[in-house]
Amino acid sequence: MDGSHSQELDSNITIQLQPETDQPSKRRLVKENQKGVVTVKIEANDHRKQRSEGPPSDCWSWRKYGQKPIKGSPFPRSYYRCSTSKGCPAKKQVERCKTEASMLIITYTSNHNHPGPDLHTTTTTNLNKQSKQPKTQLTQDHEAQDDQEEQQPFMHSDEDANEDHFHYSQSPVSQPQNPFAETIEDTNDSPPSVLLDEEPLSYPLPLMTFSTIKSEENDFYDELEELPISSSSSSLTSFLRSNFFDERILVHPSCSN
DNA sequence: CGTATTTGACCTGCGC
DNA sequence: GCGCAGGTCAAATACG
Repeated sequence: MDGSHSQELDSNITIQLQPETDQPSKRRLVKENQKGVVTVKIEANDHRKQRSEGPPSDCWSWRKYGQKPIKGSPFPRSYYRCSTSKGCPAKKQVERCKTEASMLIITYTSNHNHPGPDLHTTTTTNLNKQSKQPKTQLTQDHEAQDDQEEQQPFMHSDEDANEDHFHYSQSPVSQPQNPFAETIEDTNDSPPSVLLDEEPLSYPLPLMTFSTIKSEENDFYDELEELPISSSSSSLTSFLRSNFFDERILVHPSCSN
């Protein structure tokens, strides 16, 4: 890892944070300074890969409000809005890497203007359970981040890790605000106090060990073909909660298309 | 009945 | 100024 922070969680999911500086000039994206790009590689054990890209949701609830085919990519991009709070400006775009079909690129925009759902509880609980996870593994090569700015905040996954088996280390995303945004904005080495303030574990994200690997059938990945987000979000959510991170999450240095 | 998802249309911004 | 692409909103449909 050099350049970035790649983290391997369990098996096949790679999460990569990107500062998004790469974006040439994407129309509106540019207007939003607060943007965090996370690349999630889902290499499921089998072909079932991700059926839905929405998997890695953070602890927030997202409502899909649009989907559009992207010019250079065979896969459409889905647009999600935070449904946890009505006025929450937080948004997220999920798309598949055109070069790596198994890679999901999640772009977070804006921060949440409300506290997380039950992350604390969940996280805490989970952490306690698996306290063994040194979430600290964040140890990646931070040098790179210096360059890029951020690396830490990542998605943690899951909106509800509280489920029975979701044990993973929390991630910055859980913060009340957009992890990415914070990072990107602050940039740097200094961990946003906010994060720590709210979730001391936010840092460990790299280690999101979803030990709960329980399932083998991630249906959710079944449909990844061209339609990333599949249809059933409700069901999806459930899946996410329980199996999404069954695989391994690694942070890749780059894959942004 | 309520909520979420899906799909199409419209608007905005950028590039040429 | 025109065209293209991306992003958002709104209406309809499906599911819980």
